[in-house]
Amino acid sequence: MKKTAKIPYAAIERLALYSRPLRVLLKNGITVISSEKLAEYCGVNPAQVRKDLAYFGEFGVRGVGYDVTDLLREIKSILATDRDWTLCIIGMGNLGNAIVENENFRNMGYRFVAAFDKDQEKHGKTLPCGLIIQPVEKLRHLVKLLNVQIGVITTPPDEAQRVTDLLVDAGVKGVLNFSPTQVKAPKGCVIENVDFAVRFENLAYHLSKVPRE
Amino acid sequence: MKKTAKIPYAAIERLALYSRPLRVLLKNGITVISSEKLAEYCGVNPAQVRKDLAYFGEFGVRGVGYDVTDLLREIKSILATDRDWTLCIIGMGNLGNAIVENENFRNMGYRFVAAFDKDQEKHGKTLPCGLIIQPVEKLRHLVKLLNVQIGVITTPPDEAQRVTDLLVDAGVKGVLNFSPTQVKAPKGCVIENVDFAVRFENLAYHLSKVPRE
DNA sequence: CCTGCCATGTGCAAAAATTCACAAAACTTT
DNA sequence: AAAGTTTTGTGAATTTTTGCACATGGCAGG
Repeated sequence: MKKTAKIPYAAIERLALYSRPLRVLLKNGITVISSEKLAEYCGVNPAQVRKDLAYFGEFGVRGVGYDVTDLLREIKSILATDRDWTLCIIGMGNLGNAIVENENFRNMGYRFVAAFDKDQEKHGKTLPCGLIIQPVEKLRHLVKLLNVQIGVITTPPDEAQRVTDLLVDAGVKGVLNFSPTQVKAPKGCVIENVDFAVRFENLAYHLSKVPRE
Repeated sequence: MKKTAKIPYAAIERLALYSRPLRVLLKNGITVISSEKLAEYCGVNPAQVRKDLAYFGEFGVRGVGYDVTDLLREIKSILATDRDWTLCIIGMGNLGNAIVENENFRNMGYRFVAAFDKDQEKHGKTLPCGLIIQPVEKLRHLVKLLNVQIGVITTPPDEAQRVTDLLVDAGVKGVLNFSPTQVKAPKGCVIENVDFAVRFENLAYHLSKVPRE
């Protein structure tokens, strides 16, 4: 294993990608996989798979491949999804609801322990997942009380920075921002901006390049 | 303007990013912006902004900066978001609903003209946006009839590839896949895989690297 | 009309990421 | 136990992307 090689940012994202087919293979009882096959499933180069994994250790067996169970465990451990995280969410519109109710995230160990909204109408309402929508004024108190580690922002864009500041002030260490603005935070707080309208725009761009029939 | 320089994939995504503050500036009556300011808003390097824009033309005025209105129009034109796109969506769970109802997407010219689900219970239900949920069996027919250009997949992962094949077969030219699997399509169809659980995993990774207090 | 100023556009250098190509290692077969 | 096969792990080459640094060109003020 390499000493302290710099790890490309994209390598982390790919690690998450690799874990998807591994889960399926595991369910189907396949016990071993080669970098070539795994690369094929994920649409990347086999050497890339090996190099990405090599940043973190030697997980394979030469001449054989990777043990599916082991590799999945290792990737989970690297991505820190082998443990539970406590999250809160701010902005209970359609997207907020979709995220907080998402089965998949729950299974990955992301536990939403509080939901906030600005709208008084919504306060006190119980969500299907059992959480009760709280006023944003209670954010600071509840974040500290419930030991929230990550804040998820699903508010309109003009609220996003203010909410981020609230979260940082309350001591949250990570923010996932789904609104179409880049929010900023002092270091000590990790920000992940997710703006997925960008992906629509990307697709539109590529489609407009293709000769229309 | 450069002849046919290869355009970095990431440049397209940044173009979309640049458009966000431009919209705000426009609303606030700011008419001119420098690459330095715009870069600051987006958390990138000023030279990067200029270079990204230069791939597509000369939009600025030396010594002055970029006209906000013009630049926004140019970016929209490049990203092909100055026109309407017709989309359909498959999988009307929470996420599907959130996307189809999203105000923001509607304003950007993404028109959902059909919504599908496998679940018989849901067939015939009217969504808030006015669409009626259709059985997947009608996909091929409706896609052709309504001239759908883009298919959006919000089904569980084990359905995603099958739905993609249906879409391709029906003649759709672009697919936006929100399920946590990489789907594939023959060329002639542009695929954009959006798996945003990856972003949670990314955040978890970076948080686990930070010294916990 | 000329001079000074300022931010763009871009050639080029540096950095980063990806891919190649092969030696190293483990398992299988003889 | 040796030879053969297969697939990993990785140094080196290649490709791609980013950032610097400055010439270029337009505007403003005199």
